[in-house]
Amino acid sequence: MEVTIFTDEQKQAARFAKAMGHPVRMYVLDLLNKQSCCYSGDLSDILPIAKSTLSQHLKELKDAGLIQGEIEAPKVKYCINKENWAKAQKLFQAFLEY
Amino acid sequence: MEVTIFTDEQKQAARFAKAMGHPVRMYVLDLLNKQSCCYSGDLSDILPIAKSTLSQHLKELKDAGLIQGEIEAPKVKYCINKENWAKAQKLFQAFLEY
DNA sequence: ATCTTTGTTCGTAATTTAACGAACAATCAT
DNA sequence: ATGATTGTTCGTTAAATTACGAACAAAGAT
Repeated sequence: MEVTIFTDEQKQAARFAKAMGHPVRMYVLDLLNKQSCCYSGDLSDILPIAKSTLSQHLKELKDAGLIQGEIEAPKVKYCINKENWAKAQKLFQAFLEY
Repeated sequence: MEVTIFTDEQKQAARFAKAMGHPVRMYVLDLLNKQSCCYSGDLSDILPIAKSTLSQHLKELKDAGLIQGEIEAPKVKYCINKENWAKAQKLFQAFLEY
């Protein structure tokens, strides 16, 4: 049972925002947004965190729907999830405009 | 000592995003964005949460710089922090565009 | 001076998040 | 068949988040 005072838009926007709410995840999104795709290993080389931690962050972005990963063995290529990215754009633009 | 791989923009955007990452806080921002200001009590009437919880959420939005509260005794009037809101707009627009 | 209204702060509990290293799985190269 | 590379999963720990009710503080009304 869910008390639903909030619109779907608010809930979805909050979900996206939460996923963006960490510097590492912002960094990843920023990078993917610029070059569309990258390998997990490239990120691991750059970012000063354990690879398991990075994997966790990537999972969160994936669970929120903002990115997607496809296996290019033995690597994994991560890309922006364009459909949901577009959704996020719409939500935030509507939200930020007044 | 801070390992600084992240740009100030990324850190600031993550900070804002984190503050937006909860339905209650999105709701509040949405409302304030539409009508510019409101009293804490009005929110308390609408939202199905304890007033202490609401107060906590408002504090987080305040700490992130997205809203500001001024005392109109015995009430408190909350408004969007326009300066920082503009900053958030810029950051997210730059981020969301490609 | 006392009571009421309004909102914050405090104390507490349950859950989630963030981080690490070790272990594991999958694939490619030798 | 063995070893190297790449990333995820597991187990664990510390810290932060979310939530509540009770207590408190400040101001206005009686």
